[in-house]
Amino acid sequence: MRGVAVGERTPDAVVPEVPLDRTSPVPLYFQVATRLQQLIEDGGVPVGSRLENEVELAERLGVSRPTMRRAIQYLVERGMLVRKRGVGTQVVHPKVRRPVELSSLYDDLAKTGRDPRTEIRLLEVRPAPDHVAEALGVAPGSEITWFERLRYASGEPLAIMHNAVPTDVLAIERADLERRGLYELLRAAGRVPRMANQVVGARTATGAEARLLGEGRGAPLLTMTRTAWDESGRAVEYGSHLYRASRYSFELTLTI
Amino acid sequence: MRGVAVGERTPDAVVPEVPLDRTSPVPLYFQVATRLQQLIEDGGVPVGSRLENEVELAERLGVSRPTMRRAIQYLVERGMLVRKRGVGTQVVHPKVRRPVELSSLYDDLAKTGRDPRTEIRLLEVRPAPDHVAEALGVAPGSEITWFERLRYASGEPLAIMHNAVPTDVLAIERADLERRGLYELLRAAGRVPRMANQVVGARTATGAEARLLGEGRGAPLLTMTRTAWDESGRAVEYGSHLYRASRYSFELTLTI
DNA sequence: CATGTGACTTTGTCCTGACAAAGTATTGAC
DNA sequence: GTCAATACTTTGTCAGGACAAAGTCACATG
Repeated sequence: MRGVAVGERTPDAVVPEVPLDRTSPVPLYFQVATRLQQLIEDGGVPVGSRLENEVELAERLGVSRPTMRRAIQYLVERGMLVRKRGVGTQVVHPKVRRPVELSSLYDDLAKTGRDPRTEIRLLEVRPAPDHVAEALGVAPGSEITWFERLRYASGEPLAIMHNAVPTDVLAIERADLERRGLYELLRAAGRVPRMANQVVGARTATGAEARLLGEGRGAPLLTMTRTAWDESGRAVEYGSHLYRASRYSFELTLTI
Repeated sequence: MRGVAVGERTPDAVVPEVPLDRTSPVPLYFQVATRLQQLIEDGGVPVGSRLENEVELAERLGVSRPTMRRAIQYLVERGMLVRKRGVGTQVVHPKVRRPVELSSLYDDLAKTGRDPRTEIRLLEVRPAPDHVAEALGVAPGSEITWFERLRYASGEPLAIMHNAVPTDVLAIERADLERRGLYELLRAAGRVPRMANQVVGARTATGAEARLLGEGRGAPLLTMTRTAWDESGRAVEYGSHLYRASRYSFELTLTI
């Protein structure tokens, strides 16, 4: 027979105590959140189960209620937990559903082991054309680096990419661009893209485009134009890209 | 000559006092955030300006520092403000860049005054095909409502839409679907979509599709398949849609 | 048996107070 | 003048307490 504490609903899952390091520079709420996330991903706290109430949880883990709330909130925002007033906190997903990654094609391909390769067909410093200047929010005629790349994956052509980067944001070197993706270069320079506006459409390929991509004339292409900003709100990149629809599609997870 | 208070950096923008209603059910932090957002959008607090420090701001608006912080944090998450420890809080965007709206095509068209109309070409209750069951995360053969719609905007055909909704999530009536968008129906039933996974691609139209959409054979089409979940993590909708690329593109704003 | 009323649980909001960490500006030594 | 040490400003983290609001459940009442 198992004793049941009076005056409290029994939770489905008990979170084991968490070793906290108060001397660490990592904030307490983050230590708690990370540990909780691990437990959920490893199945220690099963999907669908209800957690203890936050007051008790805070007490047992040895943190204040605001800190415990902040840790839980963090996982709620990432889609792992759901809370309801008067009810409790429940696990709804074993894994984090990321809102959308702001990553470059190169990173994505490299991560999935598809051996990205880049052919730089053009690279020049020039005044920004009007539509580019407008997209970047800079004065017309401002100096930008303009380049065109042909991106291969697994040895096959995949995309034609046109980009503009303001010269005062980053000086682009041909050699760097051949080895690494644009976003990696931006990140390395401390101009981390944080926000982006994308328009995704489709059209059929012209003869020249089809030839470059190894498709037939009139083949369907995915088009994507994007402006990206860093955390201080400064535009760091404008891109206008063409993808072979037969070999590429965009996947995105989004939350309200 | 203008006096400068000693012991504090002068801000670029002064937030006027905000009328607060402490009897309202609307939380204080939200009242403050909403008002601040208005001020930024209307230009009362210019883009690029630095706000007063949060301690002073809280004092002057008559709320506690945590409440003020929460209001500011809300706008930081929406991409309007940027904060740096030791520096301050700065306005970076005049308008809210919503992460991405989780709205239906119908809502979007109605909002922009493009007179959406829907022709229901099929509606039946049937067991879920395997790929649909998998996308929804339900048992194969579970009962769903399956329907095909042709969507018009401004009198022109725009999209062919196929959808599946589990019958225990919502009973779909033909009449409702003709007058209102699917997402509006879901919301009205309390099954608010909160998270979605979308895959966007492109292909050329078959003869039948081209005929329905008023395009030529081989015209480029945007394809989109989506699964949407409500806040409790339950799948509420699966959709597989075809858009005329000549008349439609996806725009999305995303943050890391 | 249905039903609504009230006790109770649980999360949401709000407050005060304190110290730490990161940046900026000033000052002083060389 | 240059550079390092120092003072100061500003946001970040953490604690503890109090009350409100929403949901659940048992129980009394019709």
